[in-house]
Amino acid sequence: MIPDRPLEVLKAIVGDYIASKEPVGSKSLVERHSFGVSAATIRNDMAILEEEELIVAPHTSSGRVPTDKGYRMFVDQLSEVKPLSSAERAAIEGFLSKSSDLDETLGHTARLLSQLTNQVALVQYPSLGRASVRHIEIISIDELRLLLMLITDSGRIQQHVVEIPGGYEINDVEKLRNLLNESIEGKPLSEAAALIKGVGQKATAKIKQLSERVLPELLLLVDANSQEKILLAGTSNLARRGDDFPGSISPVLEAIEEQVVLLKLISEMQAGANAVSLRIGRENTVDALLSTSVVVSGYENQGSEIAKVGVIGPTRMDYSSNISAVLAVARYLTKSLGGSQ
Amino acid sequence: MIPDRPLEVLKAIVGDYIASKEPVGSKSLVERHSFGVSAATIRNDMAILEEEELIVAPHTSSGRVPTDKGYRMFVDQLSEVKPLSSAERAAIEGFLSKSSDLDETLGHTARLLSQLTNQVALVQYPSLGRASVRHIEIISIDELRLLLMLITDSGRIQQHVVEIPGGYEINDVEKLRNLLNESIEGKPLSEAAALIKGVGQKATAKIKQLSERVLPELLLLVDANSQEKILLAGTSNLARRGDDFPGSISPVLEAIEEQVVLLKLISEMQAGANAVSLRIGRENTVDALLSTSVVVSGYENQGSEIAKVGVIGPTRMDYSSNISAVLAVARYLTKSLGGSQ
DNA sequence: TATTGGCACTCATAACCAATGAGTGCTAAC
DNA sequence: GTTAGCACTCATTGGTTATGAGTGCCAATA
Repeated sequence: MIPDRPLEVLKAIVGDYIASKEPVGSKSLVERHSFGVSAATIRNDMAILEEEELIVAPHTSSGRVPTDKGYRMFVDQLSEVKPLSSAERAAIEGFLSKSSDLDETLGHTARLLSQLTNQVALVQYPSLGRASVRHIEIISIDELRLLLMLITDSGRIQQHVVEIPGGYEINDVEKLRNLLNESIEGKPLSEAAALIKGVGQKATAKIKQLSERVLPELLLLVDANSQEKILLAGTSNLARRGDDFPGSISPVLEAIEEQVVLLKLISEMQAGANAVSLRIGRENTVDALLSTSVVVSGYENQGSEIAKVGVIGPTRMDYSSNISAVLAVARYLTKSLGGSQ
Repeated sequence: MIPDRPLEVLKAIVGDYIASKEPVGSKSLVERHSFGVSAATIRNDMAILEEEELIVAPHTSSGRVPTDKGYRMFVDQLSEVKPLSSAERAAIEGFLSKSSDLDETLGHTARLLSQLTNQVALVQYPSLGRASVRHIEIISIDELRLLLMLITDSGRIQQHVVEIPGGYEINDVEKLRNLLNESIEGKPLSEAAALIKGVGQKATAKIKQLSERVLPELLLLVDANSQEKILLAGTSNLARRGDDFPGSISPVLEAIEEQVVLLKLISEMQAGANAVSLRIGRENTVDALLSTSVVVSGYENQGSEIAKVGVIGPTRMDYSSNISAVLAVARYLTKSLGGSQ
């Protein structure tokens, strides 16, 4: 077990390093903090920390820098949660109370979080999970085209324009819509595909032609709905922190623009509502993100489904602030989406 | 008037500089191109070009670099349009033939264009312009909430969830919807606001309460629809070209993430379908974009409205390729959206 | 008149060197 | 367990010096 003072030293090192960007040495450490011991003693403590691989010296003889393991220790055991300033609270409340549509709300959230943390913010759309179909709508656009809509009870709305080469009769459309809603409304998305095919069987000759055009597109919609989706905001914040990355930022930017990569990453992170999950540096399975940290929390939509919201930035980030910002935003998001809690 | 050979020299300088990133000198110029004259002669030509401010020497005695004016001369008079490779053509056709919904199409277009050019791609949503209301839909989501939809004939679909605190009767909703569509369907968006207010007057006592909740939200939708919107893709391409920017890229990234700035910029650029408009370096009115060039072309939606599509990158970009890529994508976009031509 | 070879000159870049100093590890004393 | 002292390391800084690509200009040439 590591004794107390060395841990305090680690905490100080992390704090100073985040603030100054410079490797921190024993002397400047005793100057800025009042440990009540001399620099030499601190050096001994630092030797212990180095032994434990919590810090490293970038060059044989210069100050120390926290390792990923060091950051991990810091967030897990040493950092206290920094309460948000009242201005920040106000910003969150003000921002999120405005919107009511899911798209809007999530968009606002992403931008808000990126401004709050000065990092890149990410917001995952509620996944289908236990979502079910609330309503299917078919709207006439013009003589040859229909607008197909699929609304889930998670509030997600998916639409697609489908062309009916030979035109259609409005009565048939109505019939088809009723048929669809009768058998699918309220059913879980996971069963929707089968049910849609069922409607195809039942379709009378009259609406056969129409349904043959519409149903496949509807299946695509269901499919698209089950696809995960992530919203990003504040990409330029990453560029501003460019020097925090070893080579160049561009691979990092590429990685986070690649939805699939990000989705995989956050899907591995377990985070319920009111809880936060971190990946620090090499803990990330994605190569390009080795020098970034990801902070996510879960939010609830309609009291059931959980999706994630968080930030991504250099390992050398202000964990306390970011964690509390992510937590707070997730909490407000849950509230504004009518989740439990 | 500038004689011919110097112009050829300018062309060579632009070409070499784009390829090598290095200021280009008289000697390497005669080595790589066959002008049939000596380096000294080229130097004389370069003196003329410098006189005309088409090129500058970054340092008293090193190779020359094209000025913004030089690039302008290059694209206006010297560069021939580079035809797309068949692979690129195939990519465009394949990509765009897949989608049919406006959102999807534009999203694909942006990603496609950014991959084709290795620059940041931007796609402007068709503005309202002469757009008119195709349909207004009100859909019941649950006991307390309605989904409001506004569909314009530009294919743009706007939706918003509105809460009805006291609940509603489905009949009233139907009545209101019919009332709205009767008076507004087919009318230009610019008149929609007035017409909606008119419906508010006509509303019978029965649906008064409902319409008082719904109509204001509908007005907001009309308003939001008239708001311009831009889609971006491939932001990381800018980061990869980081060294092409004097200070840091981050102000550039910030500027292009700021929709308002971009909108203002491209609104100043006149570009019909089949035509391209460029802003090179200082020609941009935005400070942060002084060292970037913007290439846009117009595309037509439904044969009438025009919006813009293009790329933005460092002034040191491959203008020929980018111009032809933008033109081609704009053309296919027009085609796939059922524009004229 | 346009072109060319020649030449002195400029200046960014790289290479090398010494000085500086923050920081270390170790040891012996407290 | 703590501390002072000391020798040592090594990144950073600044200065000096080549190196060389590139220039402008001029007198000679075609």
